[in-house]
Amino acid sequence: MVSIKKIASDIGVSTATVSNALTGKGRVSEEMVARIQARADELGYRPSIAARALKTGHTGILGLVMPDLTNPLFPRIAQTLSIAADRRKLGILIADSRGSADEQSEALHRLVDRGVDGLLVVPQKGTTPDPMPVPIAVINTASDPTNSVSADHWGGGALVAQHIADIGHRKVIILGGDKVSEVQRDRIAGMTQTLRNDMQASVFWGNRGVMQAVAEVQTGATAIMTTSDLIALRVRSELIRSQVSVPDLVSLTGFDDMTFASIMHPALTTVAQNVEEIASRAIDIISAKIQGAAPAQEGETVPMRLVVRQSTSIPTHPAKRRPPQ
Amino acid sequence: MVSIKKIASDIGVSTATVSNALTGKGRVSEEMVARIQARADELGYRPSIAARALKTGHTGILGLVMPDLTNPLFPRIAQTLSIAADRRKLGILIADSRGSADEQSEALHRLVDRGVDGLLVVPQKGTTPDPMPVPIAVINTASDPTNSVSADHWGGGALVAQHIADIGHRKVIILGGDKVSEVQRDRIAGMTQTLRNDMQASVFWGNRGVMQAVAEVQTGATAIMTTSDLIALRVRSELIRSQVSVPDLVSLTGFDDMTFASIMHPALTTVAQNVEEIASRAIDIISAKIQGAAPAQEGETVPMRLVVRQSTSIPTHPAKRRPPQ
DNA sequence: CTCCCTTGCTTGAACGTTTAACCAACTAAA
DNA sequence: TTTAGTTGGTTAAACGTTCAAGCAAGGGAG
Repeated sequence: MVSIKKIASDIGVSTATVSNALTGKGRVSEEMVARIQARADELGYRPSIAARALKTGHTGILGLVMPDLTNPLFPRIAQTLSIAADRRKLGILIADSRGSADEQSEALHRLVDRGVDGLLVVPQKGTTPDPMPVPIAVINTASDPTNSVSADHWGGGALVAQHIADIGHRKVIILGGDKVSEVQRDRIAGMTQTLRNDMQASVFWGNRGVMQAVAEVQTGATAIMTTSDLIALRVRSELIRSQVSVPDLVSLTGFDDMTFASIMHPALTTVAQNVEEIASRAIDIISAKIQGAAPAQEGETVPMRLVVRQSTSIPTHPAKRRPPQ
Repeated sequence: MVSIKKIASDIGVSTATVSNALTGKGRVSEEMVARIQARADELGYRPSIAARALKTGHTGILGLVMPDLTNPLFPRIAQTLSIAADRRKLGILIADSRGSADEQSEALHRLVDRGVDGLLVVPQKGTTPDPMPVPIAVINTASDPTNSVSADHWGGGALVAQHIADIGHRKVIILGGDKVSEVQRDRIAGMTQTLRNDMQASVFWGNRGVMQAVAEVQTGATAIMTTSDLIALRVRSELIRSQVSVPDLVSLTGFDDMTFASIMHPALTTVAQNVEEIASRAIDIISAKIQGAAPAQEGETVPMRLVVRQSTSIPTHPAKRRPPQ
């Protein structure tokens, strides 16, 4: 292992000078910097992170805790986060909260023990991570007061609802997965508050809700808006089973634009998160906090984007059609 | 920050004794160990990973590199790996190789620079990670000579093929995603080598292959075996478009048992990896290598499991049925 | 009583950085 | 010519551990 000492003795200067030259901190002549750089490159010098961490107290590592790593959105978040972190020369240590609030808290502490400089957390539904000895950035949803950055889930809900209203649906069904999730509640709030006054909406939840929604189609509902592509796919399967065609008889929407959304048939109209932007802001925020600065735009939200595909259309089927009032 | 020094001076012993007591290494009396432990707990002492790393040269951190973090399998691997690592008091630092072999190599080096003790890598299709200064465990497939542990992809292919043969199909289509992938080649090899002599099989690849496969159904093929659930879903969509019903007219199989496989309609017959077992073995292997031991069962493979659902059935449709010869 | 072994602890150096404090030499201003 | 400021370095301590080596005290064997 080649250390700063080796370079120093090679060139005949002190280790302090080498350190200064390499980090660009103290006062070192241009020429000396060049010589030191050259020798460092030659020797393939890599600074010891451990030594630096010991001295400075910073490891350059961020901890990432997600509610459940099997969440289909996780890969994209992890990837973009990892790329964004990389640009800032930060590493990402992962931990899984295994679905429980207790485990979430333990995971956070494990990361802190490992010396992370800051924490990124997508909280377990319905929980708020307890205070930590290092800065923390929360990725959740606007209605969470601890939220640092997130997609505008409310706005996303509004987008689909507007789309559904615009193309002429008047009786709709809204289908959520879990009432405990603030994200899903916000999405649904966005939907309901955007529907026109002359529209009629029923909200259902969970697995039972899927059945209720499909049944409701018989009573004249022409659109089903769900809070997740996964739920939409489940509904789609039920509809096939009941011989209800999409979008002819009923329009269907999802949320999050997962991989299969564009592949399934009909391709699913959904709402996409700008994951890159969220990740990049999360990193900005946590970096600022680590440096003791007040993070710009903390708590702000990133717009979602409506992706219209084939699963939604004008309600045309004669039997089901309800003339605009 | 409470250090070993604080405990030492509190109790009135040397730091060495505290260190020995806490790590259980040197010679310390039972009683003293107890007193030190007690005081440490009281103060909420956490050893400085950085200091330890600096001194010992080990960080207790593993690097994980995946070809593309958006790979739908990633979450499960990451999760189980993270849990398994945790049990061994190891951390996991992630890096994304962004789809290219160069980036993969860079990612590996970044991790090494961060001082990881070992590397876990799921290699980019068709690449072999170049030699690294730390131990490395490769998760790929049996036919890769550098493979440390993986699912038995060949066996998985054999399982589906056997299933398809058993229920009476005689003319089948095999559909792969990318010829470059050893994993997919092994899966397909498992399929083709397991088919009976009196069976007829055509192999197609990629997006074009999907169309070819669907067209081939017209010529009498009664089953389509794919190397991925994602491909299967794509095929399913094409089949709906062509009004070919599954499984009545044609049986369909996937690979990997992704989330949507059980949700889509009809629920997909597929082959599942024992991700937990693979992760746990990977950690065993890399730990052994780090400790300089010869890892037991390196290179061995973990059996896959056939999950039969509704997308496969006896070839019954009159028009398409071909009597067993 | 001496010799040696074991037990239980201490000493001190080392890991590779960073950083505050210091200093010599030179330059520019007064 | 003194004084003050700047430039380009050096010295030495410190971060929190670990670990080899050392040492005092006690015990058992001879």
